[in-house]
Amino acid sequence: MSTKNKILDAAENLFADKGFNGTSLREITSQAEVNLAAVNYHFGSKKELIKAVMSRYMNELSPRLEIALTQVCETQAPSLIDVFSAFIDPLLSLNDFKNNGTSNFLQLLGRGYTDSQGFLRWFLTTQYPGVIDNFVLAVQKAYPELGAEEMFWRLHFTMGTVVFTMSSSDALIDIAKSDFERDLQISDVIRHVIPYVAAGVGAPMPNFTSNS
Amino acid sequence: MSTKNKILDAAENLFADKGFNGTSLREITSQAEVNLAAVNYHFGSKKELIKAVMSRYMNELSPRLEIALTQVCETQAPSLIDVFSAFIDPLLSLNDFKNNGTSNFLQLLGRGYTDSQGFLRWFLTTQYPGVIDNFVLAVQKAYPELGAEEMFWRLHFTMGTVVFTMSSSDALIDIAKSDFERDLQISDVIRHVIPYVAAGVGAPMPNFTSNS
DNA sequence: CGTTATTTTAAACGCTTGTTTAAACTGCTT
DNA sequence: AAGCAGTTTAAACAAGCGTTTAAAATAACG
Repeated sequence: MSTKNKILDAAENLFADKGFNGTSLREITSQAEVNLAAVNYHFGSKKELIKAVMSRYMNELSPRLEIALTQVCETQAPSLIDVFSAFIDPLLSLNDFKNNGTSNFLQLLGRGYTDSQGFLRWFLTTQYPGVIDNFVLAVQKAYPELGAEEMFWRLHFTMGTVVFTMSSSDALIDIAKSDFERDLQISDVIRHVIPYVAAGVGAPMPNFTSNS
Repeated sequence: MSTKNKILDAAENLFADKGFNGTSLREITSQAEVNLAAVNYHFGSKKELIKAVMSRYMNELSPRLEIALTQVCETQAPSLIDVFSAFIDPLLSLNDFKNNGTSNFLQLLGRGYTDSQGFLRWFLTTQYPGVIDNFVLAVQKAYPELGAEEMFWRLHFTMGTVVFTMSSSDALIDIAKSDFERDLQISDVIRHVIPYVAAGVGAPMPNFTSNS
């Protein structure tokens, strides 16, 4: 295994666990059993390392996601459950790509939205706009009555639900085990959240009389 | 204005903006125009300062919230919309208590769940269990068919939606302004999110055949 | 006024952070 | 075998962190 990959693997696990700000380069390099300076030699800076960790997953995920969402758009009358279910297989395929890949990626996504002043949000939305575009198209096909503005809000709410749930999924799985004696995986959490977000996005349009 | 309150006010704004880990005591004391050592003199440590900032709001909010939720429970057949709408007035009352109070508090809540290894989550759930208990009771009254386990998941999803939305509410309001020429307040965001979470919690029970 | 008690202050402490340096080592080609 | 690009290494750097100290300033009270 190359030094570069040893760093990426260690960084990924630690970032997912303790956040980007909460993980030092010394923790990463000692877990990866490489020299401290190796990070700056191979990646340039910590910020670039974060990008590299995320890119490794996004490059794997985004084409699969775009295909799955396009397929949903091509079906006759897709439901919102169909739209969100399109995420399941692409996300779970990250487990073949790497151990705990699905869980790690979703937790990293959650971290990226709250840690580090949102620079990762900018990075993802500008580097991988295709996923978002296809997703919006699929939702529009499933729920044409939803206006652009309401769509904007509900997609952000959905992002929040998923991202927050996943960034604390380890804790949730632990609680589910102790409170309900259930042995759950990340795939179970994904399947649980789908009816919730589908119902949220599909909520009837409220009528706001004014805006104050 | 006392030194203690100057510190609390400055800390609150900075914490809401940049997170707990992302804000240094030196930033706080220089914005509050007090000496660096004053934080440790008056609060003991940074961790205790974080607790003090949160307690100031929770002590204001939690009794109002418990009353509002109890009232919902006493009505004939409350809907989930009724349950979640019970949060509106108590939350908006924080604006009287302090400028940007509602927004700041909700953002702090969001930070608390992702920053600092979740110690704030522990602090809130152990110090203010009454709010959670009353909330669960109200949801049970509005949706009795929801089992305890499904309730557990959906309340966490809801927490995620709210907490994430609010921790990035400034960004969302900015986008809404530039994309839709809307001048929104935090109260508008709250009113927007209620139909979403109500529909999510009220989603029909899915039938999971197995757990893998 | 004089004497406590409380608060504020500047300075330093020890530690961790990301990054850089220059020397040592590696494997490959000529 | 010599030279060279690529890589690894130990050491140090400057900067920032939360916290502590002891002296100075202020307030409170008999």
